[in-house]
Amino acid sequence: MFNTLGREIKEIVPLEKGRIKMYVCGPTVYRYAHIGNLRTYLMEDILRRVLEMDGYEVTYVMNITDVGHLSDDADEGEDKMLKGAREQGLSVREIAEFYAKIFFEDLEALNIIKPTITCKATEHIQDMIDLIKRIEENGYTYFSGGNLYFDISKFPDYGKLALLDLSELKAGSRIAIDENKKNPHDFVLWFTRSKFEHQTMLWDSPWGKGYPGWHIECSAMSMKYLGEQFDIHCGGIDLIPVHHTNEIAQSEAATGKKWVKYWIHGEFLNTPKGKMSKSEGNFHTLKDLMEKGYEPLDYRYFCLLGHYRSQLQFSLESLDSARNARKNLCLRIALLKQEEGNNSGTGDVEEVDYYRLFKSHAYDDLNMPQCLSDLWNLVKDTTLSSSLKLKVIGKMDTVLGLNLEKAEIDTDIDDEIKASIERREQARKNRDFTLADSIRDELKQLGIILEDTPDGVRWRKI
RNA sequence: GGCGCCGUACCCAAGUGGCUAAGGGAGAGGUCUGCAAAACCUUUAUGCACCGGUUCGAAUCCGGUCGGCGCCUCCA
Repeated sequence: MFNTLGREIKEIVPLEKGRIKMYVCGPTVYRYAHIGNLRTYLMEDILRRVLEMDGYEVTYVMNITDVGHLSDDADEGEDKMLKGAREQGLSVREIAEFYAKIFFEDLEALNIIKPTITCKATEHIQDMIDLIKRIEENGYTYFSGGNLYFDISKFPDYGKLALLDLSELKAGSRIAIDENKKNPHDFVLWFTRSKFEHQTMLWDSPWGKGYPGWHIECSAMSMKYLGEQFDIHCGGIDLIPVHHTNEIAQSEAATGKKWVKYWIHGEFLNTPKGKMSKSEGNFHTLKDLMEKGYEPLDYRYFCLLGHYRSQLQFSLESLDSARNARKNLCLRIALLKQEEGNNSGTGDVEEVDYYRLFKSHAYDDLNMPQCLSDLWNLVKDTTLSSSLKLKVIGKMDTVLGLNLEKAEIDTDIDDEIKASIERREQARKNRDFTLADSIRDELKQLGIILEDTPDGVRWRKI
């Protein structure tokens, strides 16, 4: 896997034999997640599935950020959660619950395996306070202007993950400088002085009534569930320079130990105009796509078409091509299932070359485009038996997560349509092809495709 | 201004020093069929933005040019 820390592809060697502990940065639940956000969760799901294919037991922790954070620049603007609540006439908690529910529905629809542990920020405030205390005891903090800051000058490796050259960065070039900070990159661990009114979520702490800084939740919760050192931490590529950089600083400041071994980041989903984002207003939600007639797994297939470290161009045209591809694939698999009985054969799944290639491609930094290619080559192969192919497909799908084994031809039709098919058969026997063809066209309008085979007529729904 | 990524067929997209440049979508021709559909076969990049260079050999390495994108700011 490609490790952002060090920027090179390295074999994953877990801290504990046979077990992988991974943490993924989850959503801030104040609005609908768009499909660009979901791309990252899909990548993380694939990673988990690949690790499991390789025999690891994976502990997978995802956080839910339900504490409000700032809506725009570092120290200005409204609290996101608060803003969402006000606009929709709901309480902050209601907003969080509402969007968290939708988020998990999206994940399920995309066939993303549930995290082993899901944790909410609001339920771990004490853990955060305890962690901040340790950072404070180790001398990495200072209190200024009502807030407790992390002092990056005390942490020599600051910015290592993001390859930040602090002297080159133009601090404050685009955002107002916080006069209370010693260094522009210092960040708040605990706020007591809210920058906006109506802050409703406040907790008592040794530094006064207030609320935690954004980054501390991931450090606190990941360590609580995975320990002070764990294997993998994932997220979107945008989290590298600030969020993950700060997480590393505060975590290692607290423990004095190296925190995370592998950092794995997913690239953006782009539109022809640039990255898909809320602020550009060029995003789709999964719901939008479903309303347009796509299935969630069409989007999953679409994401598998590109490598997770490359920007992927999204367009409805491309999504169409993914949908068609998935449809064709499922049709072929359904046909394999039908003929499985009279084309069975023995053979060891592990000996099938396509499967070997598939695994080597999956283990090579999650090369899903290659894996799909391997799958297609398997499906089209004419030398293997249907039953063996299906076995291999089943294995491959534990990684791809496309529900391929469930692929079926929908032949469920009502009596009226059955009668029409009979009439057409009769017409064909009478060589009245004009009538037969018109019935076929009618049925096509109704979404029933007829195919004449040597064994008789076969039908399926579109 | 600084940092980084990318430019492969009609579209999406792998491949990053050496066999015929994956795979999918779309299109075309053919076999089959009463006609279709499905399936199968063939087909669509002697070439990987452009120009130089290194090399026995480059899409792949180096330099330059042009073009696109991301980050440096909440963001997946």
